[in-house]
Amino acid sequence: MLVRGKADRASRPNLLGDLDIPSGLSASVGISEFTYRKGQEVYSENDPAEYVYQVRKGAVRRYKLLSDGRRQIGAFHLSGDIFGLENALVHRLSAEAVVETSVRLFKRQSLENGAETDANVFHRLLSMTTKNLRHAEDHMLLLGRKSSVEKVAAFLLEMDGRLTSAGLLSLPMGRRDIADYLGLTLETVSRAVNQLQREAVLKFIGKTHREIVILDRLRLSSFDIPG
Amino acid sequence: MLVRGKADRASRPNLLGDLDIPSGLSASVGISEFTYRKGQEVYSENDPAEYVYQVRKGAVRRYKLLSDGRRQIGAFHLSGDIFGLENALVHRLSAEAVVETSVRLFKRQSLENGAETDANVFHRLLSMTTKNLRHAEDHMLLLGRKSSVEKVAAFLLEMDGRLTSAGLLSLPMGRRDIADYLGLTLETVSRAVNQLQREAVLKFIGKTHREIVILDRLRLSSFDIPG
DNA sequence: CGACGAGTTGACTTCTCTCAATGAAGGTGG
DNA sequence: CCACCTTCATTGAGAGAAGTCAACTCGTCG
Repeated sequence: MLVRGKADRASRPNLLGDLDIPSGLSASVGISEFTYRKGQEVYSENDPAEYVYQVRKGAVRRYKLLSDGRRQIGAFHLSGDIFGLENALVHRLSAEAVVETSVRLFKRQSLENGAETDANVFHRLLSMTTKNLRHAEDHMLLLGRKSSVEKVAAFLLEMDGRLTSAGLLSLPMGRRDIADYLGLTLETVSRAVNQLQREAVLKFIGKTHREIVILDRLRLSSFDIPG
Repeated sequence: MLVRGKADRASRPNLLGDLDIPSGLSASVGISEFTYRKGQEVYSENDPAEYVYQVRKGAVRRYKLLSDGRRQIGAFHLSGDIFGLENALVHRLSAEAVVETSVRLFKRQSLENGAETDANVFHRLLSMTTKNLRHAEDHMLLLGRKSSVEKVAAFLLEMDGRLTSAGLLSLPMGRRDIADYLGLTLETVSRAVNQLQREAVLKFIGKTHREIVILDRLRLSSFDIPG
């Protein structure tokens, strides 16, 4: 299962509040760092939820599997994002590095202790959980009711909003991951992306077709039907 | 989550904790009751989230709409369930009564005040939000990766676990609602349910085909592929 | 009684999946 | 640097699951 860096050396509470990263969460104590190779497992569903993670660099996919191997990715976590916070004893989804990824990690326990005594800490726990819930609610609408092109358009716009590197979308994940996030097959994702490219809504930059420039954001938004 | 026995009986704020209903939440102050007629709106997406609700009798659907009318129901709320808790200023989904439904309602504000001072109240807010998140995570897997029969089987088992009236499933919602919950059409739901009936997995009792007895729970579970 | 809403069923369409072939990119080891 | 291998993306052809459209039945309720 999981190998890990050096982890925790908790000494006092002082949790959550000394990071410069938006919605940052940290402990000035009890932190350690770790780097996962591409494809490496961070934790598996039902593993004890011992740590909470913050992505420093790279990307993580969190997913559930059916017993016959079908996979649903519930979320991608990019630089700055926190994941693995379950408010429970075990993880409900598995997590893997999409590319080489380094994370900060710290003990869940120290967070919970902090929450008991510090309303501020508790407020952040609630706020992060609520953010995940909101994302899940939006994603249910996408999964249940959108067409393949609408799904892909929504995905590109979501990533465009999160991977802000000045006009260039540089996707860390491949077609398979996108498909499992959107409830499609990789072929259908490929066809949808290439359809958008043929229609001059976007264009590819690199040769891997993971670097994308959005040419017509308005038209792309028109595929991402508003609620 | 948290088991609740009789829980604390905090003397003052006395929020959350004097109900005998599982996952009960109440305020001894600021409570009132209301009854909605079948189909009546409780609140709409983006309405200010002024109240939190607990179903006393009946059923509520919470959903999102696309601009062209496609609907995704995110959850049904049955007797005892709490809904409308957003940890935000506005509701992210709309809510309507599925059948005639009475609810307890109380001001969100009083909850938030309680949370600031009472760690116990805060803990329950977090716990309820986490419960909703877990449901949404499971539902994403269903929406994105399950076949129509698997979806219907999972739905029946979910309802069977929640509407415990001794062997008889008495569904408050119609085929259209079920379809919009499962990301299907009502015809596909009808075909799946009737397929299960033909295969002697379940049988209909009333004439409306909303009362169902599960004859072969094991076989029904086999359609609801495990994670 | 009659209108309406809900559920079922059939025929047909369509969207997405499946299977398969091909090509490009990147890594490895000689 | 090159040959080879693996992985990833694209594309086409055909199959299949679910959607659409429509007809019909059966309760319910005014």
